[in-house]
Amino acid sequence: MGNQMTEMLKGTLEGIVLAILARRSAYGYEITAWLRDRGFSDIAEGTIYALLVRVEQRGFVDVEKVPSEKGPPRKVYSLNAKGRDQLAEFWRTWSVLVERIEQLHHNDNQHDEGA
Amino acid sequence: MGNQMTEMLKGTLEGIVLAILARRSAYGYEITAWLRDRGFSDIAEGTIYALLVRVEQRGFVDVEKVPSEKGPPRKVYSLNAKGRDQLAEFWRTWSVLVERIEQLHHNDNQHDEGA
DNA sequence: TACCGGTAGACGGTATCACTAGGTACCGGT
DNA sequence: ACCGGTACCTAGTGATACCGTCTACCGGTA
Repeated sequence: MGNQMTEMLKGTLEGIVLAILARRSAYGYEITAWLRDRGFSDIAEGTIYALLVRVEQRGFVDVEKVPSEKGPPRKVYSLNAKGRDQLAEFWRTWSVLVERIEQLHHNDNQHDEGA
Repeated sequence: MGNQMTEMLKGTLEGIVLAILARRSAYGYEITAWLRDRGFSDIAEGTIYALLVRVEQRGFVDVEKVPSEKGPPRKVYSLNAKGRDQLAEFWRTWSVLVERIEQLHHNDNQHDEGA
């Protein structure tokens, strides 16, 4: 699979995960499964854990340890106020970027074959 | 200023520049000016030169040195066949990402965020 | 003359981020 | 006793954009 997608995920993956946590609290393994399910099949498991550590250290999420019937206890992450702020900021930046790039796309394929 | 945008540009800036070169050949300084004009004011000048070196080494562009009345000679970049291929690939990856993220956004919008 | 600002390109070092490739630990079924 | 699924964690790597700075040329101004 393209490392093109890999590079594009930089800066957006964090927002994606925050958006997931905005819907409901979740733990790492659950998030990776959810992403795989939703078509983000190329995202490595370790990446999510590293990302969760980052967002925790930045104070965007609250953490609760919940015992699991299978395996080690789950670390359940919940988006807090600061995280919701960050998510809003993410959507704002994302919108700006999409708008600008779509404009480029329109100007571009006026005389081009759309693959 | 958002380093959020900075991180998001990773992986997309190359496509943006290729899209610009798809419209017409250009040199580095011209591209930075064009970007500033189009709202990408947060992109550092040096970044574009480094990016142009990369895409040249990957064979996506052809280069021609053209003397300038002011300052050193311009390096005029033109998108070639391989570059057009890469650009098409970029648009494909971009579309997939936008689709997936927009879906997330729709599922997410419990709290309204005016654009 | 001497200096400044605009044009044009280049470089070195830094930070962030996602990936690879493992490892630890717990549990139930064969 | 072993294997596979669940669940988490880490170290090292590569790509990318950033910052500050430098070279070089030109015309206008003090």
